Amino acid sequence: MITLTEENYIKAIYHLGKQGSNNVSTNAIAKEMETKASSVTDMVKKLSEKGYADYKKYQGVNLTGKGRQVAIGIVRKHRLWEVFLVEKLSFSWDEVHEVAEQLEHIKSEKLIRQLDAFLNFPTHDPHGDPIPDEMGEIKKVEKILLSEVAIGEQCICVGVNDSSSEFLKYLDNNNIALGTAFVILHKEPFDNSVSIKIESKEFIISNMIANNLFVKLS
Amino acid sequence: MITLTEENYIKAIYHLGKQGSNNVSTNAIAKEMETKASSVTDMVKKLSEKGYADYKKYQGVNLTGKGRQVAIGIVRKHRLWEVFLVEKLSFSWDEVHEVAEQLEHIKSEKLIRQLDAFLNFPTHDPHGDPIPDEMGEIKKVEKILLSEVAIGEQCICVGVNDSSSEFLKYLDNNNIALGTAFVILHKEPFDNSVSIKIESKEFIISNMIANNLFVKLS
DNA sequence: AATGATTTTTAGATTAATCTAAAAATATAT
DNA sequence: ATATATTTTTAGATTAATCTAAAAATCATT
Repeated sequence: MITLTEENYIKAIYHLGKQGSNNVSTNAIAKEMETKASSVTDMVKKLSEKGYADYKKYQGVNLTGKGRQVAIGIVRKHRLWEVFLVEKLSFSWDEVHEVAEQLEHIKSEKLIRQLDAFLNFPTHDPHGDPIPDEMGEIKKVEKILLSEVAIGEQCICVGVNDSSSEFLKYLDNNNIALGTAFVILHKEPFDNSVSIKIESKEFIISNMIANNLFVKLS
Repeated sequence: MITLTEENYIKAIYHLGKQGSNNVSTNAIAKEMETKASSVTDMVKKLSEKGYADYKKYQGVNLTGKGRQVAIGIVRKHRLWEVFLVEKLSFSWDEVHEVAEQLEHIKSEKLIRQLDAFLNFPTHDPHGDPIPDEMGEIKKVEKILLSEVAIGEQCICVGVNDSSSEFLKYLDNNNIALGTAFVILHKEPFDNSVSIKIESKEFIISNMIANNLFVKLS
């Protein structure tokens, strides 16, 4: 049996492991999990004993195949529930995370299979992140940061790098959503802000925002 | 904060308290929770300290108003999720309990409010049990056991006393569901079995079954 | 390569929920 | 009503997950 806490550590290691491709450090996990490093050491030892992670003292951890499978299962559930909350229960994209964090731990294969079908096999969650399929396959979304798009290019918003409620609400207030089309007019070297056009209206977007919006060229 | 375990004990006390109207005994809770009596003693002390239950040594427990409110909240969530599973995800009535036992602990007022609306404010779960409303009000279902109906009476199945998967599957196999209409033809004193007619076909129903089927006269 | 800073681990405690075994209280039955 | 049986509680341990404080290992810098 896998405990809820173990699942959360595995998920944290998975997400941290995607960023840098190195081993995940004890401190990084502690920060993500809001626990102390000593608690992390204990837990990664346990995950290692149970076959979910590879761990050598002072060297950080990595998920094993078995661990990655668990992680992807949780991510799949999380993102399917997010779709459910937005599409069926009228949640906004900044409200879903907290509830999905709970729902992702519900254990029932049939539940997820049926939910997936009920939602018509969605491929992306409300923030544009891909939903792993039943086999754990994840379609990579081709996306670049808005801050990296060249002047004159046209692009469409396909995801967010920061899914905090604050950032998402900011986007709502500025009428930016998944699918919104931009043209890049100008990039200000001084503060790295970006001038864009949305439906013939011009906006200036700070570097901080541009660094957290994923787009694809169109 | 209320823990998951506390919620489960509160729910157990609530359900046991509805049957006999006396205090709920330590052993009864232990049986329901599949724990030992000593664990129950510890927990009811804690529930009492936290204001969820009234407890005096050797005298059993009762929920306080606060405890009953928690219990009814859990029951509401459990039954709404059961409706969701059956109506939206094609679960059968014998499959829902296990999953609803997990879903009932998800904490989000908005989730339940929206789920309720999405399901069109159902009043009964798939087993015929009433769903408490947002204020905790429970419409009492008027129902009697099939074994108590007089010969010659006509009645309609409105609930089950035993919602074990085995019993529900038995009913499925015998084409008995909520809404099924019966006429009582004969009651056999020897084994307390009941002869009934469903849509002009006659059946003999054992006492054990008749004692677990709720009907209303029609 | 030595020293200082940082990270990680270990050692020992704590809390929640459970258990077993023994003691205490209550219930039952002759 | 007294002895026996049952129920309940207490006492003391155990496991999972956490913590603090100290020790050990690794990293970084000159």
